[in-house]
Amino acid sequence: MRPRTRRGGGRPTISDVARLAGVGAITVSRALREPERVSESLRGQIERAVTELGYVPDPNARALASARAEVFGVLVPSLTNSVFAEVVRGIYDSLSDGPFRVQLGNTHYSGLEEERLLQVFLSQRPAALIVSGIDQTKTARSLLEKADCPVVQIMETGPDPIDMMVGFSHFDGGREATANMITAGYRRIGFLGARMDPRSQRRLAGYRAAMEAAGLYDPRLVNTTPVPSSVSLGRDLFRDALAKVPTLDAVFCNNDDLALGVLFECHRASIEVPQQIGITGFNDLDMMQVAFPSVTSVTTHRYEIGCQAVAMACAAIAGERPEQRVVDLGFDLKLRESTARR
Amino acid sequence: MRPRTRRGGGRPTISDVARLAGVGAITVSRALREPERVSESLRGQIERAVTELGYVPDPNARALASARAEVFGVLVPSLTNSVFAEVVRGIYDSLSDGPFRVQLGNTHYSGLEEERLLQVFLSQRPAALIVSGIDQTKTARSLLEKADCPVVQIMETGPDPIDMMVGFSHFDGGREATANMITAGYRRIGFLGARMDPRSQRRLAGYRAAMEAAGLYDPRLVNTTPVPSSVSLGRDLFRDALAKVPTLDAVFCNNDDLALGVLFECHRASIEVPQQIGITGFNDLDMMQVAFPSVTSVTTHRYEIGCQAVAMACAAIAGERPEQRVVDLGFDLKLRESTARR
DNA sequence: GCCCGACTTGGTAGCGCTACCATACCTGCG
DNA sequence: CGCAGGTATGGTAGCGCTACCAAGTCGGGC
Repeated sequence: MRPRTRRGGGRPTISDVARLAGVGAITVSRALREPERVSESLRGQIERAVTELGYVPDPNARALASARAEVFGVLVPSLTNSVFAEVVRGIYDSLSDGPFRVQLGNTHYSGLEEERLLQVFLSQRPAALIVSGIDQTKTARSLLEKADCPVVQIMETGPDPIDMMVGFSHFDGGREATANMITAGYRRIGFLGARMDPRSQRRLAGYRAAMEAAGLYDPRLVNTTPVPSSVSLGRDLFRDALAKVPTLDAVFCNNDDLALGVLFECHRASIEVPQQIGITGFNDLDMMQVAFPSVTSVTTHRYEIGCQAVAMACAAIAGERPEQRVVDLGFDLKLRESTARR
Repeated sequence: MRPRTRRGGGRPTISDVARLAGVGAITVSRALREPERVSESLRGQIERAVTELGYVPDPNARALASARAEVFGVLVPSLTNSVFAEVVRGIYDSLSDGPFRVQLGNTHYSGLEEERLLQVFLSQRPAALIVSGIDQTKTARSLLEKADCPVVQIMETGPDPIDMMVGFSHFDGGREATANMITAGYRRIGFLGARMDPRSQRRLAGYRAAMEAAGLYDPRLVNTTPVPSSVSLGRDLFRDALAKVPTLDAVFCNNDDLALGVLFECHRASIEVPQQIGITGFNDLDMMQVAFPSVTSVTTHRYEIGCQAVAMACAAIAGERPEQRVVDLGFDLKLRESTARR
């Protein structure tokens, strides 16, 4: 109950450190933020005082005084989708060394929720913003354009970035995955898609482009649903597709969960993979190469996207805006047993 | 470039609102935080002024002045492990309505990292802290005990909570899962464990208790590794286990990823499940009931743990400390084809 | 010897908000 | 009618830090 200060829990403040080190408060502040601007001797004294008192700067006071919080705002559409979980992990890992904290928001694939969260995040004056996708609402886009901090759009590349971009082309991924199955000899290739967010739509467009180029496109081959993706949904979509088009000889799945559902259903119904049905997934989760038969999938560099986004934002904060504002990290089509028809 | 204020980007402040509404700044502050303490007429005027100016309170100034940030600090050992991803989702969903933000930290299963993050989080004076597990280091535990905010330990229950707890007994889960396989007629039941964090250790202890009770325990049946879990690791551990103990007739896997790896390896090696090998997993991911054969697993109420942790913390913040400080949400053993030997 | 610029250090004045206390007004009681 | 006790509102003084500016020190060029 020592009445050292009126409020605050009696934690040491910057002036406690300054007093102990025998310097001005502002010099302590500088020593912590720009050590090279303080002479070596003072720096030593200050460091000693900081250690002795166990001083930890108050980020709230810092943010208020400098009108800038050391926070990266990150908006993703889902926390449990392992694709975004890995992006987020890349962001956290890249940021764990520096002074920046992460403020994560879950938009639930909703543009309105994204706008709301953006408002909340912006009220903190973040150091940078990382948002998923390139299909922001008009309002969200305008908020981001007015934000006086670097903005990185991730997961996709496209024309007209708000500020910076890191991702890859979902269209190309869908097209290559489909083209590979056509080359492998499949003809009645179905598309299975869940959620159908903008990225899924572009994979579908890539699928369609490849099918049309080969003269194989048939709208009855396309099976989509707005329902969130899951393994069980993959099974269900596959059953529906097969009922609708019994001559189906392959499926390109929107993502690996669906592909896994298809694989299990094939086992259950004694459908031979890849002889009777070819399967291609998207994202290349660890399990796809372990599955039996192993499943062809499109590897996406999710962790790296997170890292690269942070790197670009940090460069921009440091005043070195990278000349390349749009970075395409590409993808790798991994050919495996599930499309190796002989 | 209007020099309205020296710093801040010209956003409206609480005194702008107060001036427009013709009241004192403190009344605006009250109207926003404790509306019932302000007369209805003033409240209306203030609300109108807030809307007109598009006023959004500055959380940093608020935190500084009240020595309390509207932030829940959440520490989990992994962001990509789908178990924790779901807990985190529960936390976010429960918190999205209220004024609280979430500050998420990834400890990478390291006690030291947990201590470091705790320091960082504590420097913000969070409204509550949610930490994973019950095996905090001495230092971390002491930090948490001194923290002047509610603390919830999640994922496990145990004696001697720091403050509050929500979880279930991993020991019981491991024991029941194992006992079920014994009942089903399996005798040489192996244990496959990755990572072997404290929760895995307790599942192993449960396995051992069940095996010993049946006079079946043999240390050669236990296969563990500190390596993080993955589907491919499940395959590898299973191969090792089978090489070491060719009479193996079942495996209890630490988690579903490993179980899936075992299942795939059985397919590949033409080992019949459940006749030749029984398989039980842990956590009951969606895919386990879709797999062929479907895989017996222990359902854990991960999303609910997140929700319950938030509910308890909020109650404590509101001054209504729940009389029940330790909540056991239990688990459900789901019996499926993979252990249905006939 | 003097002035100029570079470098180091410090003082002052807030950042936008709320805790604390004071004040004004009202109600009901003796 | 006066006064305790409650309710609604406001003023003052910070919370802990940093932007801004001022001042002091030093070396080098003329």
